[in-house]
Amino acid sequence: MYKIGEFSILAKTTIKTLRYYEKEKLLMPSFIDLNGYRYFETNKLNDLIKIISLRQLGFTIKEIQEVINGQDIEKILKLKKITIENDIIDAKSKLLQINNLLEGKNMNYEVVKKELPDYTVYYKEGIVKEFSEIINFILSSADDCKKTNPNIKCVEPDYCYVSYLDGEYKERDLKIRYAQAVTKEGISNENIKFKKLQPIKAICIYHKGSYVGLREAYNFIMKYIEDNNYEIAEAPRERYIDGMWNKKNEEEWLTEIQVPIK
Amino acid sequence: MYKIGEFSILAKTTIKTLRYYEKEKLLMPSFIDLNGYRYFETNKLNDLIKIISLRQLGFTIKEIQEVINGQDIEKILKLKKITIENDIIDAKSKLLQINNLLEGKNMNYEVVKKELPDYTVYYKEGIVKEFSEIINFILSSADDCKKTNPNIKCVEPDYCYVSYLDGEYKERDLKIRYAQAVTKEGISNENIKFKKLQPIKAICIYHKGSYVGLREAYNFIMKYIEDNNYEIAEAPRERYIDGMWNKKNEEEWLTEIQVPIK
DNA sequence: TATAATCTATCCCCTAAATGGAGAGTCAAT
DNA sequence: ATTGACTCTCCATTTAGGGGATAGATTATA
Repeated sequence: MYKIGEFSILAKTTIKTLRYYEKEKLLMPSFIDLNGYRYFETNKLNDLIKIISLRQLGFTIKEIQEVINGQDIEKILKLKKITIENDIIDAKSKLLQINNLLEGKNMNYEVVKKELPDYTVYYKEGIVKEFSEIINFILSSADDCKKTNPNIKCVEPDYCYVSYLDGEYKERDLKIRYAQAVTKEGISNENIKFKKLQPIKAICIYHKGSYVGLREAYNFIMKYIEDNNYEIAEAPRERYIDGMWNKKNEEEWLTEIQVPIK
Repeated sequence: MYKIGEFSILAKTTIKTLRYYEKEKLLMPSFIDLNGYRYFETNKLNDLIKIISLRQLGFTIKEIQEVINGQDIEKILKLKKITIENDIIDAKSKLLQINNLLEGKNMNYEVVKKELPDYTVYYKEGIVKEFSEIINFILSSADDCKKTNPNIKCVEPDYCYVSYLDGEYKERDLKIRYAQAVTKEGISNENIKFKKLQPIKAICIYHKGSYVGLREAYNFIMKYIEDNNYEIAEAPRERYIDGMWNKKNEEEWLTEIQVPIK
């Protein structure tokens, strides 16, 4: 039986940490005397090593509690393996980006002014939990449309976009509208509506690469709009042309931003 | 000039984050009106992109403040590159360790009981800021000893150790004692003292690998001592035989733990 | 013009995994 | 009995924001 200070030396773990692990029910002292002094037996050293190993592998306290409470450790280790592998991928892409910065490479955008025709579109509005759920939202819109319009046809070339309806940028519970241009008006239902868009001009750029780079694209286009004294007419439209659904490599993703102007 | 919500959409950054960056003096609004409403001009989008890029590379707010205050960005990027490279190395060693755990590999220690003779040692006590400073402490002890004992000779084979004098485990400001066995007693000075150690028995094991594994070694040796009903006589001695000073690869580091017993 | 809906503001609390310190009680040695 | 070392509990602090309450401002609609 060792007092906490002695045990702390053997365990190479601070007293503070030992008390914290007790509070979190990870490692209870073998015995606590009348004055509240903690005492540890050597077998606790063994338990502590497990905890520390797992912590060093990046497990959280909660995860370790689960391991202690008899969850399948092999499964948990394999999951952690995957997250670490992802961390490595992330780190490598960071290195790439630093090298780009060091070499002074910059995104280069080409701005085009387009006349958007008076498309007839069906559109659906709703809330998605995360950005990545937008794909499902789009697919569900198409299904919703088919319900009352089994023979609906999209225009050629295809035109569809997403716009964001919240009064601010959000990363969860996003209110969005998905609009898809079709050859002629159909029958609305509870989920989708039809409408004829006004013909309008828009300043457009294509952005190649992952979505975190979209900010730069917005920066570029907003500066362009300002420099040329255009006035924004409506919410920007984002067209996801290539994305995770057809290209594995983020660097090949292609998005168009269209900012309608007066 | 955009109100915060509009700007938040263009910047793909939440309002909370914008307000937080203002508080941290990373990105000030272009203008604040009488009612406290913030307004941003498009050029702020450009500043924000820089901040967000750096955040995504793992920079802290403070580091970004430094970049903004005109520190050499190239130098900072290169430093960050090194830390990311280290992160990758760490992650890889974690993967290795997970694989070891999955394959059920375990450390195997061989315990030896040694008779430690009545060495004559010089020793120095002091406080080091971090563990890694111990090497310097050892080198300085040797220098200190040479001051009053220019011709001092160490025993063959060499015997020296470090013991920890704090009443608990610490990771900073460690109070340590370094002792080096010599052929005969010399002249003490303000930094070093001489003394003759009592001959004593000790339970010893060698630990191969990085120092985080030392806990396991302690676990093993303490259990051994308990199982065999030995009684600890003094603070354990750590002998750093191979370490970062002569082996690059952590897995080749060699440390001996000696626990003196009655 | 009045009202309702949206937007914005500030303020306070919460996170994970400890760390640092204050103030008080306990233990061992002199 | 006193001193110094050790331990206790309780509270604050750290990062980079997120959640929510409440109040005031702005905008759209009736």
